[in-house]
Amino acid sequence: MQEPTFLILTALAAQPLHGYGVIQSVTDLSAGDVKLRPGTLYGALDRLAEQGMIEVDREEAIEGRLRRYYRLSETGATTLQEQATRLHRNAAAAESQLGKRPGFTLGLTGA
Amino acid sequence: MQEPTFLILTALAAQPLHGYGVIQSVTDLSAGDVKLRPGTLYGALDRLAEQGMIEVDREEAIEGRLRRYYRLSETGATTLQEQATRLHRNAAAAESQLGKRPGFTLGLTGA
DNA sequence: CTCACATACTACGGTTGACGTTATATGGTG
DNA sequence: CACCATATAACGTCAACCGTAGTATGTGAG
Repeated sequence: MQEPTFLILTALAAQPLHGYGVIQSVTDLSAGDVKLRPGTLYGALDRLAEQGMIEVDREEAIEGRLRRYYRLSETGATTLQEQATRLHRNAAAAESQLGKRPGFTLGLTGA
Repeated sequence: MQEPTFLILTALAAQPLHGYGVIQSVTDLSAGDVKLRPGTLYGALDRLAEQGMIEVDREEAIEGRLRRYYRLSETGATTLQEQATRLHRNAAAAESQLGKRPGFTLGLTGA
């Protein structure tokens, strides 16, 4: 699972959101590092719904514009938790390996 | 950056390795979850070398077989550390959001 | 001797997922 | 009227990963 997909699931974990709300939430959660484009978002939403990770919560018509709210399914929540654990493990492995790096001086010159 | 690429950089962080050694190291580091195929590995190695993340350390001819050792560059080490931090942040965000999940009963039935 | 297996790299084709852009539709602002 | 923010849909493109097969050598089993 890639970062945009992971963050979309993360955004939907706390409460149902419509597409545009997901874009804003993901920007927040990633401290501005990830800004979803429509092509990425709606493609991912369709895919995740097909996979049963998310479900349509409800649809609202606000001033002629359709708002489709999605919510995280139980399957999606379980998968997200697993992925989060995996991310933690990978990050820890990288930091551990970097610590073994020869010449890893942390800015010191060998003093 | 995707998981296989991240783990290849992680494998090379502690010491130079040749391709096959990377496959074994990644299997170890990921507790068997990620088994790199040649197509994934050598494609990634070429790409990472082009990007300056890794460098050819040395080449050895062992019993007619070529062994090409790669090492992580300074750029690669910095990038890997950044990615590790990002992974930790994303994992923490997901877990935090999951904690806010309505009906997040942790197996309880509401008693 | 032959076959299978581990080591080690190369080459090719296919699929997925993210990306960028454009189009549609409406209300508010200048 | 033009422009911007909201909100979704529908393209085409590209990067990255995946699987398989091929080349080559040494070792151990049958």
